[in-house]
Amino acid sequence: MKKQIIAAKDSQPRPKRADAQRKVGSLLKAATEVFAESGVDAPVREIAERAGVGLGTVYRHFPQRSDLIVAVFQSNVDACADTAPVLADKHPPLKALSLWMERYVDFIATKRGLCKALYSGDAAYKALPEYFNSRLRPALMSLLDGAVEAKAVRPGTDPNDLLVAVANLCNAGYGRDPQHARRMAKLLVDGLRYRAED
Amino acid sequence: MKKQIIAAKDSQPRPKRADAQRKVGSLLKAATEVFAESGVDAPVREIAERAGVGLGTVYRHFPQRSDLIVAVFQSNVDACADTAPVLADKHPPLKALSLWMERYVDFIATKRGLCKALYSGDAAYKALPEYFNSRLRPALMSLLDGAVEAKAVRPGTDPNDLLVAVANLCNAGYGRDPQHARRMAKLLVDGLRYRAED
DNA sequence: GTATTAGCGGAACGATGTTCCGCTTCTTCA
DNA sequence: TGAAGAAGCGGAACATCGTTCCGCTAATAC
Repeated sequence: MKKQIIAAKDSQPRPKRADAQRKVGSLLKAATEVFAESGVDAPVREIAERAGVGLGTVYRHFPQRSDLIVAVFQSNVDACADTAPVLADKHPPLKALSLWMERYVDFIATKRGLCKALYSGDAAYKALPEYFNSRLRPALMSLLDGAVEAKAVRPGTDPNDLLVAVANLCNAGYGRDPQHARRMAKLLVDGLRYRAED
Repeated sequence: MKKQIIAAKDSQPRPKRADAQRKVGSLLKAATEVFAESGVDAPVREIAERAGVGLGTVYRHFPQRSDLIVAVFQSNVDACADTAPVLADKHPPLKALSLWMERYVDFIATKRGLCKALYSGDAAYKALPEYFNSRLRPALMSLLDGAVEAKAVRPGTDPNDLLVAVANLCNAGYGRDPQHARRMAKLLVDGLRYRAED
């Protein structure tokens, strides 16, 4: 017991129970879907129901509504960023870059309602843009580097420029053709191929 | 009666009852104060209470919460714009311009929470920026023209530039020194005096 | 002065975020 | 394996909003 007390000082709080981890998983999944369909203003109850979980469970894991939003955003950013190395392994550099851009477009498409929250000035969301950059920038950077090295794409492109540009493309045309952003993103990548050999 | 029917076709619905006009007045005043203190998310009940008015009365005059917000914004813009000719009458051109900028800074200061609403994409607020420009631009323009004519200020300044610049100054430093924006605005006006004679 | 009705106040409704607590079920340890 | 012990669960209950409704009040017209 003394051991426990001493150990407790710097040990993690304790691993979560297995079922709890599962519930958090379904919550994030359900919330991602609901936010994509109805925006971030969707009621917590709807998310709980879709996840097959009680309201109390939601608030146990995410004490505030905004905590859930933040967690969903981060987990989606992670999922998108983690795709990069996988694609890089399975495809030649240019193809990998192109496929990842599609993946990124899809990610942005599910985040429509979020800009509102981001611009709300709410302190809960202060860290999100930074997180977005810290994860997605390196992911895209590595794909760009690979493609440049393979002489498939011109050098000197700032990954942030691309990320921002595509995000703007997605948000510009509102209720329009959902394929529009995909085509425009592809056009950007094609643009990168110009003067690839210089 | 025939007369009435014919007249009804193009006559106004009918003048509002005197007490109703009074209530609308106190509602706008109360809402202006509450919005300035607590932001546009303040509950309708709080505004009704401060105005000494029932909830039903609020909704009779402003069927939706957003209607009240729009009305407050417009009436405040009007009040600010209407100050310009008054100041121009009572003071020399440069002094009038300077005083009006102070007035404008105070107006912006009470509108903190509103940017959130403006950027929310809610259709109810679509017309507000246009209204802002249509009233404030000419007001400032006339003051600028007066000062230019008196050789107190350099010519060629776009009133919109000034309006936007000051608005940004006010919103930049958040919980900071409330006098900061005033000082910066004064600095801008002083800047206008440079090369006034050219 | 009386009739008409615009306008008033606030109770009531429905939706939503959040809290609370008795019950369930996972984990641990003998 | 089985029985504490506690982490975790579910959903009723509460508080707060926006909004609706309706019986009553009082301003207006004649």
